[in-house]
Amino acid sequence: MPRPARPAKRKKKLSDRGLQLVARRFKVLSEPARLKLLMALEQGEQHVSALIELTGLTQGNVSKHLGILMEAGMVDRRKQGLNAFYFISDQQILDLCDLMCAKLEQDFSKNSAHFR
Amino acid sequence: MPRPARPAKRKKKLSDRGLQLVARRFKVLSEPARLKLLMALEQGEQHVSALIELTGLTQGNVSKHLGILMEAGMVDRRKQGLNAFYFISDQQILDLCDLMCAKLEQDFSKNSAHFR
DNA sequence: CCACTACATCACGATATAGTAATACTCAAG
DNA sequence: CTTGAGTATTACTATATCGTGATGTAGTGG
Repeated sequence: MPRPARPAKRKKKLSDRGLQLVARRFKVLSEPARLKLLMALEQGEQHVSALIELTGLTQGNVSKHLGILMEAGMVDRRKQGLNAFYFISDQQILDLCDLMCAKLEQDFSKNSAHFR
Repeated sequence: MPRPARPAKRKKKLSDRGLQLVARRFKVLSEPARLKLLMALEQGEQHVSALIELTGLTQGNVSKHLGILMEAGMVDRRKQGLNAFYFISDQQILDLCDLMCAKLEQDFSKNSAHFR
């Protein structure tokens, strides 16, 4: 669809509904437990039991957070027998985390004991 | 379908404390009101009264959210007489929002394809 | 000094979400 | 069919935070 000729200097404005959707996505990433799960999945799919061990979270908690991540479209799963293998379905999520990490490192460059 | 692990590009690991800090930053961006404020500031500094009008939020609410944004280092302010002019102090924040918006649009078009 | 404006902060009720423990579901083996 | 393992879901409590209204504070003009 052709756009009307305009300076096009400013970026597209988001409606309130759009803002709400964006906020919701950020919210999904605003929990350490979910970030932990995403990081555990960063190197490939894992089944739930493995995630429980990798993260140290309880079973119910892991399941709940995986559900939230899945509803947000950030991870997906495949079932195989008794196991459920989860994997990151949207690699852009990792880019977001990287950007945020980069900013953090920048801010805490002197106090970088939290990074390795 | 599961995807293969990433090309082993990310070697940096976050400690629990680091995760907590990243999560906190995402949380700051997880409120529509704050995103609204950031968008209003995208075009340049604004004083509080202008932000109140631009966003439609109440005065106390605007002040509180600006405080949160400032504590997160995303905005800063300069005082001039009775007015307080706020401005975005970290342009990377806008990149984050853009990335998230891009993902939203992407998901939206993907989903709408399922609606025949 | 007084009053007014612009903004910040406090106190509070309402809502949302994390974590936990218990329970329910599902599949595979025997 | 029964059992048990692996996950999902539910019910619940505790905590956090939003939005609001009231109050506090700092500049400015009369």
